[in-house]
Amino acid sequence: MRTLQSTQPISDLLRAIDHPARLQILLAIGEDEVCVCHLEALLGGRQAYISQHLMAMRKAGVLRSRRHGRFVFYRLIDPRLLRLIQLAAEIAGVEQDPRLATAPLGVCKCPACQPQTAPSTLSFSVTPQT
Amino acid sequence: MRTLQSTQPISDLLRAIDHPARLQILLAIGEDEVCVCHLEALLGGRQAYISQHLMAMRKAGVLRSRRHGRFVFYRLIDPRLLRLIQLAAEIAGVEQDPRLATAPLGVCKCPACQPQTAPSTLSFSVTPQT
DNA sequence: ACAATACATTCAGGATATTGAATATGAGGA
DNA sequence: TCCTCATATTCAATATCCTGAATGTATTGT
Repeated sequence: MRTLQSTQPISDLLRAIDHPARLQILLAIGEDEVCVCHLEALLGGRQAYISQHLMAMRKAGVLRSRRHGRFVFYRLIDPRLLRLIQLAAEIAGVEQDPRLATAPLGVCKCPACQPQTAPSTLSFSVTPQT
Repeated sequence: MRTLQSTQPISDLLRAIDHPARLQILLAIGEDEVCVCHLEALLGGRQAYISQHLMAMRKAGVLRSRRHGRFVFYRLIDPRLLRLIQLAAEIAGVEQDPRLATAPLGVCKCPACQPQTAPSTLSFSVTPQT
């Protein structure tokens, strides 16, 4: 099959996220930076299962992770992915707002979830990068 | 894994199109209605191979087909798919214009490709549907 | 140092997807 | 009707992905 243009990178990107669990994870992360315990509490999956999907998306260049003490926080490398998922949802006829899936604070015990540590937004006080 | 919202239809849509050959096909079709011989001539794959991908995307509700004589023409059910692919290309760092992949006329012998039958646009004269 | 917590990794099986080969179908022309 | 062209479908082998189980690693608290 002749290659008219490189659809391979597009395919790689879509394949990295086209799993239902991965879409859930991406929507749960949203524009924020959330820890794995959040995703566990929110999605209810086993830890290793979520971690495997996180690892796959990290390797694919979709997510990046940052360690803060015992917790590891994930965020989207390119938040336009949310627009892509939203558009795919519209085309697929899913009318729900993807942001319904974002994690509320307080579902786990990480510093970002403690109300006194997280005033109003997710700009919780993190120690400066070492 | 708890299901916060139905990511399954989104996953189904993405999986139907996330193959490199299928992306090529979708980009080659574009906003037009093209016959299989076009895709064969343009992509250079074996006929059965292309037909299999067409069939898969038809079953997934991505493409619809229309027979005209000996030729079968395909078009996208939802042209927003092109926007989705374009967005995915941008996120993946592919800068090419997807429309570069659209089929020029004259690559095959279908009525849509004959200049005298196809004046300027793709609105070639088709016999009214029976 | 030891235990506990939070997360990562490896491995293996089963499930699913890809793709070539062969063949079938449907339409038009001689 | 028979042949050819254009496309569809089935089948099987291979490859890839998914997912659970088990275990490993990094960090904090005592």
